[in-house]
Amino acid sequence: MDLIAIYECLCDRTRLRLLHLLLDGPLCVCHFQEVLGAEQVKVSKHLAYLRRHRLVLAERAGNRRVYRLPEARPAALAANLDCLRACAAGDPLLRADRRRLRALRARLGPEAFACAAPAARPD
Amino acid sequence: MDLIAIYECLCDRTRLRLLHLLLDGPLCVCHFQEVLGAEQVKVSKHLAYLRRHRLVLAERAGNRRVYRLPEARPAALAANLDCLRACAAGDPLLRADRRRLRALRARLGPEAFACAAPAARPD
DNA sequence: CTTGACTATGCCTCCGCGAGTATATGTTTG
DNA sequence: CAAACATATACTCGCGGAGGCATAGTCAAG
Repeated sequence: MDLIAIYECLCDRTRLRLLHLLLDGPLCVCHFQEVLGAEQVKVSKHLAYLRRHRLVLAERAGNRRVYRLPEARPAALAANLDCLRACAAGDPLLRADRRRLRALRARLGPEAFACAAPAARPD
Repeated sequence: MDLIAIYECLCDRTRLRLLHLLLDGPLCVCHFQEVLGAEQVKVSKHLAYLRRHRLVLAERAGNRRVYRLPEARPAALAANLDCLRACAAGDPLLRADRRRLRALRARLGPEAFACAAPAARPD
């Protein structure tokens, strides 16, 4: 994987936030919307950008589309995601995103995120 | 330091090559020109960009201007530079740059790069 | 001061991206 | 089928960056 493609994805704040949240596990668009406080179109377009650059994978789950980081990651991507995880600790916005995501998980319960597993989705 | 500023600097191939070479020590514009095989104006403008974003420092040394990475680096910058160093091993272009830099150092001798130290510069 | 070497900057054009609006596609439910 | 929901895409606008060319600043040597 080309390093430039990775950095192009990381150099926009919205995409940086999306990728950071994905470090915690797969998510669908509506979850991103709520955590970021952003419009649906903005989230969707940036996710499409990340998909074009092969930094995320998408998969349908009922009505929704679930985005995840690829399981098999090229070395450069793995290294930069690790680096991002470390840097996120010092970034107030990313920390706040993480807190909101945890709150969302707690509020919805773990089964709401079972979209990660293609099996059952009670919602 | 803002993560976005770092990634904005890294997401252009020329700047990535410049920063990668700087990991090996301070350099002046003419050295970058020779290693990259790029025009002076291109090198200078990208170095100015990096300077504006505080990723490099510049200092006059006689006729030349010597660029270097800051000694005191914010955590995010240090982490990403380490990550870049690791990723460079898997990037053919960056590896080639590094080879050319080593060849240049060998050809010019270590004193040609003493511009790093503000003391004497025989040239 | 003049010349020459090294470097920086201003102007121009082109292109890609980010944002916003509206609309389309796809899915579930009834 | 229709209706509601979730997501994606097309279109436009505006901005900033990248490259190229010409020029200007800066220093050392004579």
